[in-house]
Amino acid sequence: MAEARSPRRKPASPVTINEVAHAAGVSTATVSRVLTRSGTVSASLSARVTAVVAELGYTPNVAARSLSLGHLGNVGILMPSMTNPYFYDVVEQVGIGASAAGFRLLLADTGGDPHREEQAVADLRPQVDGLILLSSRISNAGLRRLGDKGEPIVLVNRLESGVGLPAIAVDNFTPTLDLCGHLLELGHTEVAYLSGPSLSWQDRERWRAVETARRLGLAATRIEGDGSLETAADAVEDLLATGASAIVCFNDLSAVSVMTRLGDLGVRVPDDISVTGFDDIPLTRHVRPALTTVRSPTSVVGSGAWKLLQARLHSPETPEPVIVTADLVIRDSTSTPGR
Amino acid sequence: MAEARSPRRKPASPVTINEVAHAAGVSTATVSRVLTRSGTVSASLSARVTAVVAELGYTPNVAARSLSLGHLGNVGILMPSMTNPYFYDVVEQVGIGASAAGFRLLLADTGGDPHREEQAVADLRPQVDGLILLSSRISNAGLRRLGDKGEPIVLVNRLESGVGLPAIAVDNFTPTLDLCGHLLELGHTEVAYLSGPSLSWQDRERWRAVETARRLGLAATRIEGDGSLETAADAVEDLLATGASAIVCFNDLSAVSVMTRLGDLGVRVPDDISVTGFDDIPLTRHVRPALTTVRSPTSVVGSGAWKLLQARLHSPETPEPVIVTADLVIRDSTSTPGR
DNA sequence: ATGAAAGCGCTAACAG
DNA sequence: CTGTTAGCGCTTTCAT
Repeated sequence: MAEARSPRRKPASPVTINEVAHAAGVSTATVSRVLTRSGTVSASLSARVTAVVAELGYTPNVAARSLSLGHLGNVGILMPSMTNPYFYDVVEQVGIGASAAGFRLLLADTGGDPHREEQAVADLRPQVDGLILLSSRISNAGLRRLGDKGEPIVLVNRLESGVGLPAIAVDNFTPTLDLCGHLLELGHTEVAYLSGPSLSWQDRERWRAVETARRLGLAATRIEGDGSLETAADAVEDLLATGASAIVCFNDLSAVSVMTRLGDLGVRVPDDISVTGFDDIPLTRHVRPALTTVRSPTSVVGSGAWKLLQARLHSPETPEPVIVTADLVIRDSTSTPGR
Repeated sequence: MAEARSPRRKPASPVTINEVAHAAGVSTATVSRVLTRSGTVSASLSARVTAVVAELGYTPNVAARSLSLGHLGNVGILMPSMTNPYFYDVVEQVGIGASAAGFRLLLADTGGDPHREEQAVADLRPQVDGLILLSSRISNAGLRRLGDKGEPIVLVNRLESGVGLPAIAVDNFTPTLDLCGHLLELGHTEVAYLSGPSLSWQDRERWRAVETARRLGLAATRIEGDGSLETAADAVEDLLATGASAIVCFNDLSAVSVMTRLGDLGVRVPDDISVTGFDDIPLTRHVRPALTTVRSPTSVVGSGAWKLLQARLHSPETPEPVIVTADLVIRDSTSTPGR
């Protein structure tokens, strides 16, 4: 038996399980048992321990606990933008499920940049037991690599076959097609699509739907955007130049900005031109005209994502992707073409 | 020497420092040294270790590392609302400072509820080395309790003397007074103040400024709000009923909503009534009329908060509160009273 | 029902 | 410059 050396580090106040055990006159095993309510402890001892814990203000050291347990008890969520209310709604739902299961949430913002996102995955991976990627922009190959390594990662709003990662996504195609149908019924024959970020799967799906609507008689021109207020405002001239009688915007934020700029230019919505959004953020109801858009079921997506991750944490299986439906919300920014 | 028992847990793939050491034919100490670039290691060994690490895809176990180091390497940030762009800007700045110092960020949303916030502090405390509270709604007593325990917590946008916690805040009083001065110059003599959340220190400060402006000749009526789009819209009738010629809103979001509702009611801004906001979020430039508001120096606040926390992590001293100035931004939502 | 003690994986004295 | 080894604080087997 080696002699105990002098301590390496300064005492650093926090109470340890040892001190609790000592003060309560029991072993650390007993303390641990009452704290984790595992094993069996007599009522009397249990009470004594509980009292001492409270008195000393003992809090288990998470690092020690994690090391012993072999898992961290936290999950990470990566998203393109933290300020987007849309993402936040799903985060909130995931949080509810996670905390009920005793997990904490680590959030990170990738700015929608694939490189930063891959970096973030690498950085965060060691800190968490599992990861949820919202609207991931990572390349297909990168995703497959993650899937092959069997990483406990679930994809939200990104469907990619053969990637080996559990996924849940809202069907963007159908409601966008519905939106086009709505425009067609109104009498529109030409629309301009203001795109979202180029790497976004949702943008691809929405554009695919708009293009598909061609067969129904709706001609479409695509103008590049990125879903932000700024870019949307700057794109208005180009949008107008297409001669379209309706503008289908990637999301609500773009649509709001487009409407404002249109107003500056003296173009009336929906009399002169119709405008649509996507997401149904609260703001859509507080602008005039109120925005015709698509309501995404964020809470369903969030809780579904958590279920998938939880399942993944327990088994290496990759279930079939879950598809969630979204509905068209018709408000006042669309009407018959009046130009 | 006790005999090794059979392993308690299933192998759980991750590579350990032991395997790396073994594969590289060195001791774990050497591996640790090259990985943490501490101590000195010959170039040849260093290269070998680095190669093996890459080959095996070794990632240090954070729990073990934290346990040994005695700190977690992460800081938590609590805020009333995660979707508020204003908060996010400061979070981003803190993140920059933190990650440069090797710390990760844990974020949590308290919904602006003091109870939830205290709960979150307790929950998060064991997971982090330090905590930053944005616009904390915790009671004075609760704050003092935290300060007395010497918790490494810094307050942002909440000044409370004698609480024993480092703090940084933007001066809300002066720019709000400037705003009132601007309104006075324009010829207004009566304003209605649409308040923010009742527990908000910033709301208290802004209202205090508006009240102070009485001495300058500006009568003020306070209408309760909470800073949200919804509540703001609902408060418009009351706001109008005050007979004021200008509405000073707690924040930009409220102001935008107020303007929209005013429009619905046929009241023109700024011709019939002036409206002001606070924060200068991007949206203020994408509504019409563009909003007169106050620009808060979020990045200064964020980096300052990180500096304070870092200092606190190294010494128990509580420095003087840091006050940051914010500037008035005059745009198109204010003009001479025209009623 | 309870205690003793062996790790969990890593870092940093300490000895060479 | 490098290896040995003692913990960090907690959980859990194993023995009682």
